[in-house]
Amino acid sequence: MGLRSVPLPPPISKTPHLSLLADNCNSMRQLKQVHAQMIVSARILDTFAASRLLSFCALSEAGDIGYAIRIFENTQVPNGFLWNTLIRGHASGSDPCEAVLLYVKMRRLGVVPGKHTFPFLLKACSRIFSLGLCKQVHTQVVKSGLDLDLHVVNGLVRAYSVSSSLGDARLLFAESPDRNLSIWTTMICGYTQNFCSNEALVLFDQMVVEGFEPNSVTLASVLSACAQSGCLELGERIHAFIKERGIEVGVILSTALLHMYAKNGAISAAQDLFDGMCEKNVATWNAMICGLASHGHAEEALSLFWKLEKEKVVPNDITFVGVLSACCHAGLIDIGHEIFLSMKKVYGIEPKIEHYGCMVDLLGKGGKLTEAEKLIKEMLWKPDMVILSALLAACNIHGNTEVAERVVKEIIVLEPHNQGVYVVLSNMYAEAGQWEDVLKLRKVMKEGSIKKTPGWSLVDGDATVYKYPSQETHLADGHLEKEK
DNA sequence: CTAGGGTTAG
Repeated sequence: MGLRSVPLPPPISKTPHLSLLADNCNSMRQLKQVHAQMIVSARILDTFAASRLLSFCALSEAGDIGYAIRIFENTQVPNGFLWNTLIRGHASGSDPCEAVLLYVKMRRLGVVPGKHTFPFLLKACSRIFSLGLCKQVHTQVVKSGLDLDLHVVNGLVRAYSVSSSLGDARLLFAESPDRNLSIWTTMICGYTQNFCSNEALVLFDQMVVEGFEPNSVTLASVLSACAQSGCLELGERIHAFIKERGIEVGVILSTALLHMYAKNGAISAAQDLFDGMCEKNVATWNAMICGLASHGHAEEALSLFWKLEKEKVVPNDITFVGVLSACCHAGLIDIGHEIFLSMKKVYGIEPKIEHYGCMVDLLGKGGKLTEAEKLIKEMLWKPDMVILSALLAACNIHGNTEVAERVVKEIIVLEPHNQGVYVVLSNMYAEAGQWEDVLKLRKVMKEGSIKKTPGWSLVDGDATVYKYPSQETHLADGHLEKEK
């Protein structure tokens, strides 16, 4: 016994696949050991060996992009593969702009981009949302003569789509000589994500006519379009198709199905799916909570939220849109307010304008109009029409003309031709018996840029006929006489 | 010698 029974590691020189050891690493700790051995054995000078190390650091979940950069910088003459891998790592990392900078650097050094370079670079573009950048990269693609490569075209279609340039995306799609399922899916998804669900569905129809069989990725996107445009029937047909073909339903596809049912008001179908799902993510919970909230099941939406907390699922900003709107529906002012405050305090989520919108609606409906106003002032953004309209509606319910005046002024700044709000205010004055204000407002309206717009009319000199949107105003003849 | 695409919640 003794030292002899301890298996010795093979001598480094006799390790034939040292470089491949990097591919089997599970942690940076292991990788650094392989790296050390490579340095000792001088294998690190071999670009292929270095590439295996770099791939792990730049691409793996357990990797470290900073370490990847250091390996890269220590490589004498990085080849195309190393450049591409580092660009790829940055493209899906926290700062996709770095991928673009790296590409620029690569070109300056005279390295020619290959067919693997652009898909990664375009992935970065699709996370940067700059149409200008897309166009520049597109130019580079054409110059490189890679504009027929399907991976590259797919990347371009995707990048243009997310840069809200569906026209450019569609053009490339149309010109693509032989389209594959991925490109069809990218284009359909582009329409869906830009809220053009009809175009998405028409395209899907064409795809099927041309003989392509959709897979789970395509179907998830199509179901999202069904949810947007209220196509319950098509959604159900797709569900049947999935069962018939035995397509595997992972968490994404089943969430898409659930969402389609929930959005279309088929709450029990959605609930059944939800209960039967073995794997759920935040999107799944969100789809269910928001579906319940928007179809009058506020209490159930809330109890689902408490359950989510218990299951240690981490809610995100979308979860809170659903929960807060549930509180709004149910008139749960205090609970809603508490949840709103917990967003930042407990979950570290900065409320967005939608959340403030829910809160203004909630406080307003509860008659806490000054608090609602105060909340708007605390926001980082200028209030939009959604928020101001909610507040004005709340003022109307509670007959608060003082706050309403301020709101109307803000709305007129945003929408100078929105005369309808004057009518609302005028009605409120009349309801409150503030006849002098009614007359003052009439003057403002006459002097202002009154345009006849559909839905309401003001006949000059005759203020008795206001209709907006369909309700007779409270301006009775009696008050008009005061003007004389 | 190595590698790549498209998907869910608002």
